[in-house]
This record gives sequence, C-alpha cells and structure tokens, in this order.
Amino acid sequence: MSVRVRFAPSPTGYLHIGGARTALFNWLYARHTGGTFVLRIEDTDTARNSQEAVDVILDGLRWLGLNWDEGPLSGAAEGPGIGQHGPYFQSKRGAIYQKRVEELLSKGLAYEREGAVRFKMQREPVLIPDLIVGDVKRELTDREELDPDFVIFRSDGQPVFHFVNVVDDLEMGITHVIRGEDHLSNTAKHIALFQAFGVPAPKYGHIPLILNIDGTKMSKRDQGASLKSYQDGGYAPEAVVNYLCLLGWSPKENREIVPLDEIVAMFDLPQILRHNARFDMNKLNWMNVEYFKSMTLDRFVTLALPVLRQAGLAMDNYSPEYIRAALATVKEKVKQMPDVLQFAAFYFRDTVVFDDAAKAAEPQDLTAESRGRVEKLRAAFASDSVFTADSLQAALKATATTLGVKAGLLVHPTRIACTGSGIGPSLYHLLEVLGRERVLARLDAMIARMPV
RNA sequence: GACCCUAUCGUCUAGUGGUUAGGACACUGCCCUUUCACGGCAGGUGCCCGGGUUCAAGUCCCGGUAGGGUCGCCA
Repeated sequence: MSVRVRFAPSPTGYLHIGGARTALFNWLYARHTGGTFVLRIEDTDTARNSQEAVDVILDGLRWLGLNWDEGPLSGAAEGPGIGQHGPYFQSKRGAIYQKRVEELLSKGLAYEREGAVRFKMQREPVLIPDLIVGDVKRELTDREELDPDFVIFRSDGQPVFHFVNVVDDLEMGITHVIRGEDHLSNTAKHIALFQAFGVPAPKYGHIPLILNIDGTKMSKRDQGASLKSYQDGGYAPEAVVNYLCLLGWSPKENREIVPLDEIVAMFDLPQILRHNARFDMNKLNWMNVEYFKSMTLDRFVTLALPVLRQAGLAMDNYSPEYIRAALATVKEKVKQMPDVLQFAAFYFRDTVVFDDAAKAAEPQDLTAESRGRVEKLRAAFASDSVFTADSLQAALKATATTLGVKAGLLVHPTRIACTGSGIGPSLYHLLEVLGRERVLARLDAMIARMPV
C-alpha cells in the first residue's frame, strides 16, 4: 500500500517553526517512500479563519520547497485544489462530518446531551503503537475516570477537532500520521474513533517538540517562532530546511550540511529521536552562512534584494551588473542577511551616511594633515586609467611611499569617505565597484570638510 | 491533581555492555589580515541522582528528580 501522509495546519495567522518541521518530516517521509503528501486546512474554528491566514501557511511551505501532491492551490476555501480527496478545507466538508456522526449515532456509539453529540469512549486503557516512541499504554486520567466520553459535535452544530481529524484521515486514506508529540495523549481518542468506524487506525509517529533555547515552550511571541521571521530576515530556505532536518533526526557520519536529496534518501521514522530539541539560532545562522558562501552569486542577489528594498534603497536605479558586483564583495562576509545593509548600503545611496563610530572619530580624522594626503591620493586615483582593485591598490601604496607614510593612513580616510564606516568590504574591491566618478566625488566631499 | 513522553558538553548530536565518550555550533587563546570578516592551529566544558542486573553499565531494569505534553462544546 502506498504511503499517504498529510500536514493539517490550522490557519491562525502564522506558521510555527515546529509546524514547519512537522510538515517537513511528513514531506520527507512521502518523498522517501514515493508516497503522497497531502495538505489539508483545519479551519473548523471559523471565528479565527481567514484567507490571509491560509496564505501565510501556503507561502511558508512554498518558500521551504515543500510541495504538496494534494491540497488547495490557493488560500481561498472556495478555490480549486488538486487531488481526488477534496475538498481540502474542513470548512467545506460539513456534509461528510454530518454523515459520519449520524453513522456513530445510529450504531449507538455516540449520544446527544445538551445539544452536543458525545462519543462513547472506551473505559479501558488504549494501546498506542507508535513508530517513533514505541508502544504507549495510555491509562485514563482521573478526570477521564469520572467521564471518559468527549464531545465530537458542538451544540452549535460544528464538529470538533478530534472528530474531523479522524474522519478526514479516514476519508483521505491517510496511512501514516506524523505529528507533534503534543498529540500523543490525544491519540487514544483517535484510535477509539477509528475503531468505532470499523477501520484500522493509521500508523502513528509522534515527533518531539521544538523548544526555545532555554527549554521553555516556543510560543507565538517568542523570537524565531514564526517561519515568517526567516522569510523576512533573508535566510536561505535551504539552510532553514537543513537545520530543521537536524532537529530530532541526524544523518550518520557526523554530517551537518547535507543536500536535501540525500536527506530524502536517508530519512526514516525509526531514527527520529524521542526527546525535545532546543532551537539554537547560533547554529542556524552558521548554517545559513555556509549556504550563502556556497550558493551562486545570482541566488545570493535574489535573497538580498528584498532586504535592501525593504530598507528603502532605490535598487531599481542601479544596473543588475552593478548590483551583482557590489553584492559579490559582501557575499562571503554577511552573517545574517540584514548585515548586507551595514556592509553594502553605501553602494546604493547618492549621499554617504556616516555611522556613529565614524562620526565620533571625525575630530581625529578630519585634519589638515590628512587633507594633504587625501588630496594626493585623489590625484593618483584620478589619473588611474583602468581603475581596478589591483591598480588602485598599487596607486595607494605608491602614494603612501611618496608621502613616506603607512598605507593605513590613506586606507582609513578613503574607506570612511566612500562608505561612511570603518568596517566593510575589501577597500580596493569596493572602490572598483563604486567606480571612478563616485569615488572621486566622495573623496572631494570629504576633502571639503577638512580644514586647510 | 491524574495520565503520557523524555534525560550524553551551554546547544544540536554520535554511541545499541568493554571507547582516552567522537563530531558540529557557540566560547577562549594564538596565527593570518594595516577595516570587519573568512581561514588555519590550539583549548576547556558532558553521560541528572540513587539502587539493581553483570566479570564489565552512558548503554539493560527499578525508583527519584527535572523538563515537556495531555486531560476543553480550542486546534
């Protein structure tokens, strides 16, 4: 029998990083087994539901590259979907739930009380076979001892999570339920429901949760809890995917950076760890840099552009060639995409903006002595016919020799004049990219601010 | 409160009875570099506690402790 797995998020307006990991593990298992990955939107809570909230999930999954074989094509519940088991929005499956609840009612396995329909839960412990955790014998809690039955249809006529979840898995032919461990205890209810419908329950695999670095539960407000923060932060999605794979699962031979296709080939349920993992932003950042360094320049530019635009830089005023050349000088330097602003914004501004350190150093930097040296250097640059990193370096070194000073005395003011900061890309390379016109203009602007 | 899951450096992990307990991130020092980085080299830190089984326990069993989860007309 072919594997069919599903990711069934509730559209709450954001995609939790743990949810993204659950989606990833389902996707990996489907791809590993040649099975089918289904996306189903659990929007029974109509009060909180919106198309925008669904779009956030679809966008996030697409960004990660987790394509689904069946499911909605857009965030619109009324919109088209792909697959033979639709609709893929629970809000559109009312008739199915109605039919199924009547089935239980007629079998005497459910009953009405105060307008709601309650399922007659078994009173004995339930054995939960789990591919990851192992066999779990779930005893009744003290509250359940008092009243083990639970509501499956509310008094307002709306079905409840446990019920729709099971009915959909049943109707959609789901063979493996891979979900967060927070559902492990609830699985007893689900298994009982499957039995009530007279069908075998799917196989279960409960994966450990992702916690904050301090071990607390990662909730909506926590830093990095939303996948969107990585999308907006200019992360390489392939790095995020790679990092997520390593939370609770690991390839052999101590490998860290592993191509997705190799992970797909190796991935399997039994090797998944059983304890929760803490989300280590440091390691994700390191991995992200590794991906930055090894990706093509074009890919890097694609990831950097939105961040630069977001910062208000008029990127459309610059040629693709110039942008490529400029970003090439920082590609190996950024630790996080927002760094690109600090390192490269000067390429894309008409007027140099000086950072705090540069401003603070002005009393030492803007001197008559320095003015004389910078004027000499300016002249040397002006007569440099090729204006390449090599020629500029030679010109600067030669000027320093003529002046009888260390090169640093020329390097520093040039960097400040052209970039507004003491830190940035290799000086000679950035000068080459900036070009003669901009470099001379920026040196002139600084000279004008220096005392005679 | 009851029930369930879990427990190796600060973090992610390798480890399935015999290892000097390995790797990665982070951290510290040095080298390289007249910016910041990169890179190279070196270094420290760990089997939650207590019993038991065994010639031998990080590894198996029991208890405790700690963390997480669930018990809803939320999902």
